[in-house]
Amino acid sequence: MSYKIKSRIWIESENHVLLGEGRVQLLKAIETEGSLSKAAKTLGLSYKKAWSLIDSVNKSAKKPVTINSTGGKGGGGAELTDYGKQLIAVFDEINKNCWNFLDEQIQKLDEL
Amino acid sequence: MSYKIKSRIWIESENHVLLGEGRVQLLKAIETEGSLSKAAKTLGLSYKKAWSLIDSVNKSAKKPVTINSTGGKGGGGAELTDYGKQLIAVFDEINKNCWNFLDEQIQKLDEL
DNA sequence: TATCGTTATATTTGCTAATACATAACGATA
DNA sequence: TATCGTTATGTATTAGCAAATATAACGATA
Repeated sequence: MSYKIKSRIWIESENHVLLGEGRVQLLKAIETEGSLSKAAKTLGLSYKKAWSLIDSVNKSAKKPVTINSTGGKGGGGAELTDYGKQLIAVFDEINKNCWNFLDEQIQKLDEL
Repeated sequence: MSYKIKSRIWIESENHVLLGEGRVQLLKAIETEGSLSKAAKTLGLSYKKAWSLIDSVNKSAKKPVTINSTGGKGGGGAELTDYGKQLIAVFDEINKNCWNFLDEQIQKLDEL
């Protein structure tokens, strides 16, 4: 029975959220599913919610994070750009480092 | 025009939030104001909201964080325990360290 | 040109959380 | 025992967000 330290990090651009845990999760699902609607379904969130998140990401980022195509065979789909994949990788790395850092700090709480 | 990394940390006890930024702010206001109602007023939040936050803190913590007294001269009031003050100090220190840590990580974003 | 599953978007509905409001209890002091 | 400003608690209202629903546009393919 001891205290735990939790944390959340996110990336902002122009005072708007660019990437957080939820958006990263959604982007990863797009990468594996190949479409926004399927990604939304696997994560259990509405298509509209998923779309607005991705729209926000692409509008905030310096370069496009996904390429969304409409029509054509299969009806269209969505895929990550190389830039998007790099962003996710950096986010994951920083997040992991942050957790490790906080794990080292927790002893200060146990001493109380 | 560059990305920024933001973070939030909080302390949990038994899977419930014990301390976060908002609660720390409220506790600090209680320390300076001497009462929960005045603290709520200065922070612009309803008394009920403030009360439920403090109630939650005291129920989650290993030891009492505030002493609330009712009646008497002045009608009563609230003050921090020594334990509460220590808790706040540790939270602030860890939070500051976390920010410094993330500042060092941000270069990874600038390289994209 | 008809079909298909997708992206894109507007509108409405419903639910949860925050707020506002009201009131009781408290106890030192005069 | 009347007063006061506080803590403590319940109830009702409001508001903001999430979900559901509906529909248009798209373009390769058959």
